Amino acid sequence: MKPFLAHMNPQQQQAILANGGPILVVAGPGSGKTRVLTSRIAYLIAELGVHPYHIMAVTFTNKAAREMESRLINMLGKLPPGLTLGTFHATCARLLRRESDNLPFKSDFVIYDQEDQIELLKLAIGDLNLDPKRYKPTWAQHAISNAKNALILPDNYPVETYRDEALRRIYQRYQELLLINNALDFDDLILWTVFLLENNPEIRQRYASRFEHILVDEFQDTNVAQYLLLRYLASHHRNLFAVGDADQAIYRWRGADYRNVLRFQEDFPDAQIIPLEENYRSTQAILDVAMAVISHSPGRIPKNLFTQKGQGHKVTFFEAYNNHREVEYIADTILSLKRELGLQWGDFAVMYRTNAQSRLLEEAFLRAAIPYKLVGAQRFYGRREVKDMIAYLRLVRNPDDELSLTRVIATPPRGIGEKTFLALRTLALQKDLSPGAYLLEIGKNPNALPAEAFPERGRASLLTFSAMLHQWVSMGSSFPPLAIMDRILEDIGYRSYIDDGSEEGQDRWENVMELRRLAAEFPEPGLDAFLEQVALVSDQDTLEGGANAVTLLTLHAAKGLEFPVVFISGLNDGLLPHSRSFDDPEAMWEECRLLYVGITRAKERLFLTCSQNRSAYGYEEPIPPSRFLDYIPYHLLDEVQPRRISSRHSSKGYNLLEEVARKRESPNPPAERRYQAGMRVQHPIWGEGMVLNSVLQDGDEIVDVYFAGLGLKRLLASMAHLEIKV
DNA sequence: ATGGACAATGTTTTT
DNA sequence: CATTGTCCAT
Repeated sequence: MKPFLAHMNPQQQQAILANGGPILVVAGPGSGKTRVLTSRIAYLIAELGVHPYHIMAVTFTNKAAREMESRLINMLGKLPPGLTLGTFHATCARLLRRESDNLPFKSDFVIYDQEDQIELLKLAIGDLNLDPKRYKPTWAQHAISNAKNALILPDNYPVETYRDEALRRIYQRYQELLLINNALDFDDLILWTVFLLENNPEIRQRYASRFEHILVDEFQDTNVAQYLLLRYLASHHRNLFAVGDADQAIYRWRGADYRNVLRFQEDFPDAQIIPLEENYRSTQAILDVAMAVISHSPGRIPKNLFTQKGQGHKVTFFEAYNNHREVEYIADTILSLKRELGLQWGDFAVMYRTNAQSRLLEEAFLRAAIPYKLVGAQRFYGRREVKDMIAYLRLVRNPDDELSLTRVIATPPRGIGEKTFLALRTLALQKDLSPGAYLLEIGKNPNALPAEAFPERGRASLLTFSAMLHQWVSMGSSFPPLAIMDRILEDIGYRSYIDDGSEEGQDRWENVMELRRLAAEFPEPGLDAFLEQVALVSDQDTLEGGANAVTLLTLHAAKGLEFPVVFISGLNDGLLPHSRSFDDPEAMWEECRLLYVGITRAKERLFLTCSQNRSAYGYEEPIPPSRFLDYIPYHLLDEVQPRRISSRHSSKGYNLLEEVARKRESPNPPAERRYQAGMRVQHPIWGEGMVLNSVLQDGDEIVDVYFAGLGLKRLLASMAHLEIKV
């Protein structure tokens, strides 16, 4: 047997060996999709003799890309030279730099992250004399990002209200500012690539014929722009191999559109669909709970997940009096499980909906002396001191970057305030220069600064700064990033600026040193590679496994990971589902999928916890249990403390516990159908529908209901809270 | 130009 | 409650 087929089940083999053409691999959680993806690449290269140059594999995270890299090295002995393997954004950035002759920006553009975007938007809003309180930069950022993900430019931004028009102008001005700064934001990387391919048939043809095989990971997370990008790239050979799972689509709010899975099937009617249904991760008990939760999600393709790991331990449910008791329970349980089962700290993970929930857990863990690591809460690259240093390096690389310039000038304060800077800016614009370019000019030749234009103090500050800037820039292309960084650190006395002796100050300096270590990994002269890396790498990628500590992380951050023991905390209405999604059914189902993702991270043991009261913002308030708990049949759970009957359910005249109690008394309730074809029924979420069919099974009734606009749903009568309409 | 006092606000965040 | 941003006085 070929090495890349060893230990593969028939479905996996089918996917790996599939002939060309469009292929959609529907990969359930824990079904070995990364193995399939990498094995297929190995197969294409080693068996079919496809040159790696003709293969492109795209992922969403650097971590996923690196994971594939190392597996390929394992299988093939080395990374195939010429292979295109990377994130959407990194791949597009590379392509855009190569093709910048056909684009309105220079090949050495900088990449703005979300924080930079907000800063730039503040400028744009200011330029238009709009009230930043009415037009919040964060709002605008969201709207513009959505527009870009849907390939909408300012010119065709839909305007229905005055507000839309204002937003459209902000968007327009924002794009202008980006070009002036020779910068692209994250969304631009995809957007411009799509436009490049769309508008230049000959470039499109070049890439489309180059990439004989295109493989995509986490296909359900693609947005419209990314989907079109793939379609263009695959337009010649049509060998698009997409792996995804709509049940794990949790990034809708970021523009991801799992309906791309449907579009794919429309655009490629001959697409082969290969399901991967064997789960290698979780016990049956965990899988049962996962299936119970996700089966309520409307419009999904039913999957038949199974595992050979055996039944395993029942999923534990604990309802605490309040969230303090809840975290104590989690800490206590971790301690006793570790002792009883001989587990490592690293075997445990605690998940929650919002980062704010981690604080109480941290406190409880500190008290219990449990070592923990927090994923992603305060981003390394988002740290002020790190962003400061990156601004310096970016400025050296691209002096036109005014955003970085203003940041650099203000940190540390060097006597150049708003007034002085504005005067400088005006002078620069008169000379048709960016302020940064003008400062460089002055650095070379101090006489370029008109003596009469500034008061003595401001003038002196400007001269000092421009001289430093000039020095740094002249180092730019001939020294490695580390040398430039050290020089800057020394010139500006950065350590004494941020390290005030406090613990926080020391932390900050530590972070600067960490960045310095990263810079040291780029020994070549030129900042380009380092800055690109820094711009397109996130902290999720820096999450090192192995560290012997309990992992605390949001449900979002948990995707793609697995742990022997998982706690999902805060299963309360308002947290999960989050209150912000109450009025939007789509968002609501995304919350449900989020829970599903969390559940399916667990290998051996799963604990679901909630609390009856929650203190937040200073006050303790009652908080209802998550409505998703109703989706889990009682017999699948092991309750540590009997759950109190919540008024929410009984008020509806229907109660899960009563139902369960009734079932317990008579394991086989009267075999009688309540629903019949033709009946109209009311569902709490989907509204009114018509019963098409109903059958009895295991003492429960399985009802097929057609809902207008949603289609046919298969429901469990005991779970669905259906009301018969007369 | 800079720091201190007050008000506003409160999801998730692959790149 | 705790963090973040804005305004104002020095």
